[in-house]
Amino acid sequence: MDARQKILVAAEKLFAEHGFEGTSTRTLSQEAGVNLAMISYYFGSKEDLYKTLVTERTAPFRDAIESFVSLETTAWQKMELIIDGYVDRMFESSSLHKIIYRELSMDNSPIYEIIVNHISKNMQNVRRIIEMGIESGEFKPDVESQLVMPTITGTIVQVIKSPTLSISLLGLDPKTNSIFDEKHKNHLKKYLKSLIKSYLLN
Amino acid sequence: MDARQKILVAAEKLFAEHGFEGTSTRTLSQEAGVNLAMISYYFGSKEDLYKTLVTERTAPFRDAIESFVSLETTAWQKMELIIDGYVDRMFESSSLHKIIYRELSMDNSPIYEIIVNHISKNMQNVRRIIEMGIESGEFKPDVESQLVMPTITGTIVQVIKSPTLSISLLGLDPKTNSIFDEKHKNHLKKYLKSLIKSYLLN
DNA sequence: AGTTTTTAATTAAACGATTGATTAATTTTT
DNA sequence: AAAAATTAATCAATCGTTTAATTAAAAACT
Repeated sequence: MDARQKILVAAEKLFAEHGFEGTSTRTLSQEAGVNLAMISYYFGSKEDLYKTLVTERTAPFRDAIESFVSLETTAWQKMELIIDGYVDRMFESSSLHKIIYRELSMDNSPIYEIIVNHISKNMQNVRRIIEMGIESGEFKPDVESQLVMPTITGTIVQVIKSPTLSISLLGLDPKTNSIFDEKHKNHLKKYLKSLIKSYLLN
Repeated sequence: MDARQKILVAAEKLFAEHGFEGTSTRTLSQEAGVNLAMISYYFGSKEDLYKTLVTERTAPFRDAIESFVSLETTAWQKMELIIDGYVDRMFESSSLHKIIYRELSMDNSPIYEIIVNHISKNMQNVRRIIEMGIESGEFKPDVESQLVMPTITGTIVQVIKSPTLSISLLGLDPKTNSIFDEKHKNHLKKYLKSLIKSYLLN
């Protein structure tokens, strides 16, 4: 792994754990195992590193839902794909999503615009899928298409943002259990599908 | 309003907007309209101010749910009280709750323990209420009592953390609308009750 | 009631430490 | 030989905190 990549990996970890302002360039370069000056050399500044990190790492996730819209399936099957997809990728890259959903509450964050663009696109696609389900009579006519997505992402965020709290909430031993176990991931998927299904379906 | 109070008010606002590390003591004292040294004078340090702020401001909310448990109502009526209560107080003090649910993702935050204690108590009470509903046959036998609370708070957090995004998501004009309008608050309450009701009730 | 004394509140200035960033020299790679 | 990557040292700026001096308020005393 080259220095540039090492910095990005360390940045994702530390920004997730201590926030952007809470991570110094010195701590960051030490964690990455590179010289302090490499941050400026590769990214220009700490802020530009932040922007690059979020832009690069969110890119693979974008438009993932876009492809669902035109699938030849029922609206509910699309919703299942969305829930599975969101749980999978938010569990997989929990550090990145900690960052994203934390910075979302700070209007003047350097990455605020990047995040809002990233999220609102997916939000609108989900909304469209739900409205298609309403029109076809598959979903109840009076469901709130705009609020379903915040419920899905909000629930997942609550679980991944504090693994310690989540595990203790589930009544499990923090030493032998991790919220990132396949078991608990499927548990959450099942719950979300059941929750949203009972709300949407007739 | 005395200097101590002015500092707490300014701290709540700025910590919510820019985070703890993102707020300097100088910016803070300026916003509060007091001398820089007053922070140390009244609170000892910036970190102690943070702890005091969160401890003092979360105190009124604590044990609010505790009283619901023993009410002589149906389990669902208790859930309605919980949803209404949570939406009301999180809308009322959105700055504080921005802070709380942001810091929850940072294990080594100075206020992490305070927050976890604050949250987990309420979580357990909600879980107990749901389990009472299951036992009495009012709720479905296979509902996930532990995950309902993360869904409720998670959804509310998603809405209040970024008013701009929420408003645009609802297809409204950011200039004439605020997510904190009574109208949208009731909208969210209605949605959450409908969502949780269809999931819990037989 | 008026004066003095004591305590509390507030101020400007300064402290050392750490911050993000840059420099110029050196090593490595091409 | 040229370009790219890496290094240690240094920059000014900002950080949280403390100091010592000053003002305001409260308490004590005659």
